[in-house]
Amino acid sequence: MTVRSSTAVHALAAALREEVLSGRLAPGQPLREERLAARFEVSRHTVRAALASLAAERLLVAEPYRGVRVSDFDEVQVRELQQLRTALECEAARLALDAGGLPSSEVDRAIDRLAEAERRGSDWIDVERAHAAVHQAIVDAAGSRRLSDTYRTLEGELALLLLHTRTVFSSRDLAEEHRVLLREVEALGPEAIRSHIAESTTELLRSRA
Amino acid sequence: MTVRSSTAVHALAAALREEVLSGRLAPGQPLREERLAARFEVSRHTVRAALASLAAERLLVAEPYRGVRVSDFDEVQVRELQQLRTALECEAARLALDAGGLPSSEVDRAIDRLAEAERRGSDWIDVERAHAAVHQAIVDAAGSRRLSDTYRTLEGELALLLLHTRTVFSSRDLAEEHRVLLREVEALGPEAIRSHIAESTTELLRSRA
DNA sequence: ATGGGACGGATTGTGTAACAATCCTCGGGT
DNA sequence: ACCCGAGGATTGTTACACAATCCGTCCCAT
Repeated sequence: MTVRSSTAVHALAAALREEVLSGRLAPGQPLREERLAARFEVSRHTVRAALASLAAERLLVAEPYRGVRVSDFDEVQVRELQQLRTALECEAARLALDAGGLPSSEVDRAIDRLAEAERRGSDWIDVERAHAAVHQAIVDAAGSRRLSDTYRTLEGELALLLLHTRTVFSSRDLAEEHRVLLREVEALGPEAIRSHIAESTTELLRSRA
Repeated sequence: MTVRSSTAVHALAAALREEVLSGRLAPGQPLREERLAARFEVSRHTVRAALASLAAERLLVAEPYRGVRVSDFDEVQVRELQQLRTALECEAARLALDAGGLPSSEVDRAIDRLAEAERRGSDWIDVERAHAAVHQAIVDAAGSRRLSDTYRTLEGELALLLLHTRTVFSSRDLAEEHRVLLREVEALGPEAIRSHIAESTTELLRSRA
């Protein structure tokens, strides 16, 4: 499944994004330009452009003259990332509710897929992907392209974070949890999402070295 | 006041950002790589890197093989930008309130500066800058670097938008309005911000071609 | 006149090679 | 043990070249 793209930079960025989000690279690990240029058979300029775009997504961090590395997250950064997610998802839920788009939306379907992923005991990485899709679906229900795009990159960051956090949400019924969450949002308003994310934040922080 | 910076790309990006936010360039106007390279005496690669970073901030839009132009905003984009602002600022206000940081914060000082800018009948662009600083101060009160950074780039976008919108918030007492807003937030909660921004959205959209 | 194409200049995308600037490591000297 | 300098490794930047794409224009056939 080669990534077709209009430009080499875009294609390389996509390939590197996939690689980073596959977990094959440890947080803090440097990405060397020459090596990547040789491996993907592109010029260093192309590599640099792709790396810069991934750094803009915060999957990588770049320091002048010191190269780019896979992002690592300390506790403060995790908290602030979750605060951002909360901001966007709550607002999105509110907009979706106002437009009456939450009930009949894709969210239920996403939750069903999450349930199936859990039932067939998939790779926890697949379960997590389905979990992320549920939250993305909630945001998408707001009908704002901008909110969706912004939230998607946050989910990417979160995925990277989870990749390198041992045993996070195992031994739970995520699907049922989110069905409840959805009902609460419909009944009590978007604030239900705040506590949902806050819970995941404390769990996330607990299960870290 | 030359911009000193560790790298040429960073310096050029800063210079171009200032230029875009000065209003000297019309929305939709293309930025040609050769011209910029010649004018700033840097290579085209450096120009491209700087343009890419401004595009990531959404001050410019880039299309493959078609160049980058100064961003223009249609009604939908304005709405969605304001939705994002609402999300961040409401969440920030909530966090600031929880931490008790809103009352004794820098926000009052920012409002004072806004009052002074209005009193001495400054350039409306200066007034708007002071106005933006008030909202930034509210977000900063949350104490989240990430929220502040993200909000700052949104304010940049908004500044560009306002630059090319005639006569927006003139003939009003913005400072007093925001003192009231602050009291409402403290008394009634962060939701007061939502209506504040919503109001500005409708005004903004009304005063556009 | 009018709706395609075909042509050609302008602009962007990418590569190669080189060098400057900075970082980093590893010794040697005190 | 600590400072420091030398040298290699890596990034930042440049110049030049060429391919890929876009865009306006002109010509032609209907």
